Amino acid sequence: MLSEPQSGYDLKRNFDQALNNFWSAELSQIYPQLKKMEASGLLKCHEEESASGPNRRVYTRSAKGRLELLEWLADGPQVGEERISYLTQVFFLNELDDKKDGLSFMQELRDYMVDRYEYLVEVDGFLRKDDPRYPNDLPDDEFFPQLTLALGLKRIKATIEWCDETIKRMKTRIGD
Amino acid sequence: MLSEPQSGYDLKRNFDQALNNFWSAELSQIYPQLKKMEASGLLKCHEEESASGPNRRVYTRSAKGRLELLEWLADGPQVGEERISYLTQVFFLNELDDKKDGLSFMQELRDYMVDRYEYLVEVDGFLRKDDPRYPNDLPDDEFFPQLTLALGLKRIKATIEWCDETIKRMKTRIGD
DNA sequence: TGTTCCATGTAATAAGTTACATGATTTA
DNA sequence: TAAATCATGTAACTTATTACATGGAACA
Repeated sequence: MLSEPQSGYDLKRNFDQALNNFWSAELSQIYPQLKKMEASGLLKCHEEESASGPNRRVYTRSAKGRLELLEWLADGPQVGEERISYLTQVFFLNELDDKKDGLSFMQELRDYMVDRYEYLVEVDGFLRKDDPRYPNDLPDDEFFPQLTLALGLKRIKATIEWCDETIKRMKTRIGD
Repeated sequence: MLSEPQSGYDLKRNFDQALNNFWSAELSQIYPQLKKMEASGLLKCHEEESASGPNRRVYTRSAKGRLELLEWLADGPQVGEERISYLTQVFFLNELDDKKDGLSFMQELRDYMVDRYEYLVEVDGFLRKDDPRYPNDLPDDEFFPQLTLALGLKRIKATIEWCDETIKRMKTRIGD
């Protein structure tokens, strides 16, 4: 994320926007981590004055930092490490005494997924009309992020379908 | 997971099998955590002789433990906390100098997903022919885990589609 | 004039990984 | 007889969260 210079605060926004679907980080993790990575020579840092607030500490990766990134990619896809909290919850939904609580849980999940889906469709539409090269002729540094958006859309769509089926199945069970 | 008595070793197997798609844990995390939870009254423990190896320390949740689980579920779905390592890798694939390396990465990912999909189809088929109640008339403690399997199948299918599309798109870009 | 945004952090704690250590039993 | 499985753990370290602390600028 630091191929271009950014502050810790900038990075946080990046996590919340572009990476939100598959990774997150708090400022209280980011700031110490940046210092650590600077100390070990993976990042370079310089200070800039800010229009509002304290000086910005702006970081960029070093050649060594880039090499480490490359090694990480060369190891191949890191699979089997997914963590999806809400699915662990679904797994244990049978513990609820009132079956209607399980149903509300699923409905809440569905509502969130629909919101998220609509948001991603909007982002996609915005990017599309903003750039005639979208999506296949984008420059590399936009093409690969676009791939993760494309998967996000597909997965959330599948998840909504599953929510709908699940809610139907649960209703039938309650109705028995 | 400890509504029925289990040892740390049993739990590990549980993580690797039933929860593998969305959570994991190492034995070196499980053992200390069990002791901690016993100390804080969430679990009860008794020892059993084992046919092979040292005594088994078998844990069961307490009433207090169950209540804590219930509170966790009552908070509603924990969304926005997904962690999917291989997607962060895709996001940065543009860093690779040789575009063919990006392509191999995606092909490796696809191969894994296809294997995983075939495995889940097999599990599903096995459960189906083993129990005439499968999937809609299963008892609660099997119904909800089955839901996570159903989503796993849908998601992986969507992911394989995406891999195929992505590989095609990448090939076109290289061919330019 | 109060809330949000910009911008930095620290401290305490919890969660998770990697490496190390032991030893019996079962399977190939 | 070597490797895998059963079964327990500890130590050192890294990663991540929650709570706390500060203060100016922009906005409503």
